[in-house]
Amino acid sequence: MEIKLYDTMTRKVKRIAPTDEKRFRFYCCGLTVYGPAHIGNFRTFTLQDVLRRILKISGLNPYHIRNITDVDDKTIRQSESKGKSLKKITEKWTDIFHADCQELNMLPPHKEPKASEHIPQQIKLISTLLNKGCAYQAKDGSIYFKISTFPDYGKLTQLDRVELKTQTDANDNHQNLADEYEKETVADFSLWKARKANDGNNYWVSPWGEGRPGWHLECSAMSMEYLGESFDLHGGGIDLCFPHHENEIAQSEMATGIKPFSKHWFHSAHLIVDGKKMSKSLGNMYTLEEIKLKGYTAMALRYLLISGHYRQPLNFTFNGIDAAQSAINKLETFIYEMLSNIKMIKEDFISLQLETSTDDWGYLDKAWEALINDLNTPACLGNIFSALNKISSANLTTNEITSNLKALAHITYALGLDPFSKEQKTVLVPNEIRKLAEERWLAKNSKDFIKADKFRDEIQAEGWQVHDGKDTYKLVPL
RNA sequence: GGCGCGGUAGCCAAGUGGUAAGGCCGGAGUCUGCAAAACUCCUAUACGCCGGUUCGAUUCCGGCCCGCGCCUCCA
Repeated sequence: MEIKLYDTMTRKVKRIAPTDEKRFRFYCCGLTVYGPAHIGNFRTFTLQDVLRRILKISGLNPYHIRNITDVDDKTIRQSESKGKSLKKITEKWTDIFHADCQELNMLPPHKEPKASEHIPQQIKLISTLLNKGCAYQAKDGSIYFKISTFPDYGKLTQLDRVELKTQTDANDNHQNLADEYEKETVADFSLWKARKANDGNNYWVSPWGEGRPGWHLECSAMSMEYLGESFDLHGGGIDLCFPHHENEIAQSEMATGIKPFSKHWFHSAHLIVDGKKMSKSLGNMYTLEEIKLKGYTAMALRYLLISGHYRQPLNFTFNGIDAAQSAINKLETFIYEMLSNIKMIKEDFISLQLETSTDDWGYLDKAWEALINDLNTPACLGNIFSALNKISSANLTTNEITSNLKALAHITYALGLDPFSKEQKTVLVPNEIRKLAEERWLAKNSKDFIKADKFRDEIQAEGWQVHDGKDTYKLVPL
């Protein structure tokens, strides 16, 4: 069983496998905690989560590190403007992030290092780079990486002309920019930022004076700390290719002398909203909370996020999440029915999901093949529904149903789709709606249908629908 | 300008050198106080345009049109 995945560096679909045969070590650039994560962040993290789940099912023993960036301009600015400590601010957003991740059924990384807790490692890395002559201190005390010392600079994004560009630009308007930051050339990036007045008390002491590490450095320092100087895969959003990952490669490979820093680069394309890039000014940066307030489940969002191929931009629309909600509902209902047909319960399914390896995919074979072939989640979903159609039309024995159910358990585990999300209270029903629904239910049970229908109309006017069951009812958004 | 991506039915989205998965929507039926939900069935002559290669291209090559991303700290 081979897992194949596109590698940004070589621009080819390559087989991925652990170097040391023991575990597959991978690092993902995580969130900067200065606000709630948006659904675009979650697209990237969800795809990484699916990759991890596939690795696990394949027996490749994934070891997943994802950092938290809790020291940077934005977090410090917020801390200063709110008059709260950096720690307090970043912990608040980190907690919210964790809660969101859990609702989206994402496995927590094995380690989730914070930049602020790895300052010594970063300082050490800077020392190494200074000793090797590929970094320098500017007049203001900041330390910069000198990209001209790294001939491979730009190899990930194939920006061979970066250095050339900076040299030519030095003669025109960018010269000023370089001067402003006291860099030798514009493309040099900071490893250490000297303390400034508006940093408040957010600084650390280093051999080069007070200050704080630059953004790119933390990922190099922390990935090396937990995964070693060279590891199996590095992931992140497509926007991180340049300059973040180029810079990571430069500083890491120069510091250790070991190539490659990462054997494989995994980048996911962006989520766009209504055909436009998400941005605060357009007001189209949705959070999970906002999606839930509109009546969708976290699972519907997860489904939507994996319903397009990771190397393709995905356009988020409410039309799309409607479709996702319907599809995930259908899948959940199917599994529920299948379970009751063979007198199994939810817990049985969950224990099937936890048996992580299988060689019998039944009708789900194509769904699995799609996943291990460059993480083709949309093809996987299509093949799941094809399989469901086959299962329901074929005359299967109990044994056959059981084995297909087992395969379904594995494939839903791989995608991280929790088939019992309906039972969770992931849909936030406003209290006034719940109250109306209660009253309607009472009226209906006392056969006062006129009154009951009136309540139903009111509920519908508020954007909710009542689904009557035998003994109870459900509220779903229109 | 540099690097890169895409244009498949009303919407979303796979895929293949030999006439195209799946989901949503839509329609009909079953069920039910009525609805909805659920279930069953049905439905679409969809591959941006123009050339080329080929017995045959949506799939390969070239050109064009349109849309989009990155190019210094944004997943």
